[in-house]
Amino acid sequence: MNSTVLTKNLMEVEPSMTKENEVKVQRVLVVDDEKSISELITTSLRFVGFEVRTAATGAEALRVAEEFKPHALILDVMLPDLDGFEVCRQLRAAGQDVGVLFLTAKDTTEDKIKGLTLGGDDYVTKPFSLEELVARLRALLRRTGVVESTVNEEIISFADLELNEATHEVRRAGNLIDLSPTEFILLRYLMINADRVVSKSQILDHVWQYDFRGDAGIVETYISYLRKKIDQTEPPLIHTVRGVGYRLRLPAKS
Amino acid sequence: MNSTVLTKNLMEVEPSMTKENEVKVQRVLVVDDEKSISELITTSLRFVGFEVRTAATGAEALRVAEEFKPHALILDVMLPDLDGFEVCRQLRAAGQDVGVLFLTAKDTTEDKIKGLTLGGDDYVTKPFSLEELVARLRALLRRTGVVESTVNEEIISFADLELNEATHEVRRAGNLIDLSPTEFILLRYLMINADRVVSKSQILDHVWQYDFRGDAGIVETYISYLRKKIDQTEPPLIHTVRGVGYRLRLPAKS
DNA sequence: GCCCGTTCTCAGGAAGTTCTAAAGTGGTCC
DNA sequence: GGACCACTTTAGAACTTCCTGAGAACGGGC
Repeated sequence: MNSTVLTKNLMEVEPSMTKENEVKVQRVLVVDDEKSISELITTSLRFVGFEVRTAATGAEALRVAEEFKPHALILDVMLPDLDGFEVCRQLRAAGQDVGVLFLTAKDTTEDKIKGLTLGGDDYVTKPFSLEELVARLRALLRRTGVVESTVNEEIISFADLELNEATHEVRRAGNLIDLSPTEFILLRYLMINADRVVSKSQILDHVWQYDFRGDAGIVETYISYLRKKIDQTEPPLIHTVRGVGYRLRLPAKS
Repeated sequence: MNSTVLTKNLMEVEPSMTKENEVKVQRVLVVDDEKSISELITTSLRFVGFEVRTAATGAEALRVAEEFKPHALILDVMLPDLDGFEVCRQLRAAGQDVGVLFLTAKDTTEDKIKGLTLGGDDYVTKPFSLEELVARLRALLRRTGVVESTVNEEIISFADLELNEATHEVRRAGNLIDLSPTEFILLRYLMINADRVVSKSQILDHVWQYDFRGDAGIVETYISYLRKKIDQTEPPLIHTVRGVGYRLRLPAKS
């Protein structure tokens, strides 16, 4: 995986309703010993408006958490010293009221992972896509209610398009539209970035899992799928910006 | 009951009307010497809106109870010092009007428990599922009438489905349906989360006992059982959201 | 101890999804 | 106007996810 390229692309984008309605900045502590992963996450989260610190070990995580007082942790289960669960336990024992999003390898059978969706915590398996990670993180913060802000809505809408995270329903002009998981994440990404151009590589970096090894042609294919499903109704909302990327927008108001 | 799409809170989880209509927060004291168990219960109960304290011994329980004045106790029968029944007796003697939900190993002699659970108390055997525990706790609070609130309904309904917690009866379009215990808990979980997508791992975490070691495939099997029993009648209510989970919903409302 | 309902595993097949590759379309620039 | 290039669309192979039936394992009640 090429984290330099990824990072560069990440920097260029994401609307991140940061400036306008930043009532409270949400603090997130990212704990992972793989540097490329923690950098990937960090850049991405910073960009969408979180305040981020990192730690590479369990001990460091505890130290940083105490002083940083994060609203949420993104915590790899496999750490060189303590494991993620232990870190979590000690934090809670220390009275830190914090939501935790665990990162875990796909084939981990850890029974401890079961039971995680109980306390409002959640987990994401590696490899993940950034959109997935951020969506889960937001859902977690919404749930644990640490910060309520206008940013965290369950329904995203643009023009007569509506995307509901809780029910996974998508509607165009009121009509239900059935999307596959990837189509759903792609559409959400476009909607979050409504009105700005996003390049194919940005889309690839956010919507696809970070270990995807194919080329950006796949994005074209999925854009085509999406258009067939949501852009049959006039006016079309997905627009190609030749040589640059794609943009969700209403017909040119002149 | 469509409190769903509009409640922009709490994704993926128990409705647990905490913030808005918190008339009274119900206080629960959890007494168990196994730390993992008491943590499991604590996070879970806090999450659905209870105020929770813990104690690891009978003596500590008595001390905390006096000051905390809980509405209910969740009390392990096996404690290092006094046993659960003794704790209960002393509390009552001290005039504390409190409902008790005993936790007990499966093989504990039943008669002993039965004799002691007369006053509206109840017991749950270890291992339990969290849905089971919470449901019993709510029923107990309802019965002992310590807190009256709109939260504790005895009948949950969705569309022409009706589930009665008190009688354990389930009806679809008025027809009585016979469900096994697991099917019942699963259906209740789906109904509580009506209209939102719940993932298989969430279902597993909530509906199955905490020591279940199999994989999420079992959920598919039970969904299949449920469909056979309740979804023969048109229209189907249980819907699969491929790659995400399941959702209870009425046919496409536009 | 035997029966029965219940729980759980597993495996085959159906259905849906992802991705590649290649042919088709249309814009742009000389 | 023709060549090139970026994008669009389609087809289908490989894969994943889900559904369901069969049966083993378990446990409580008689």
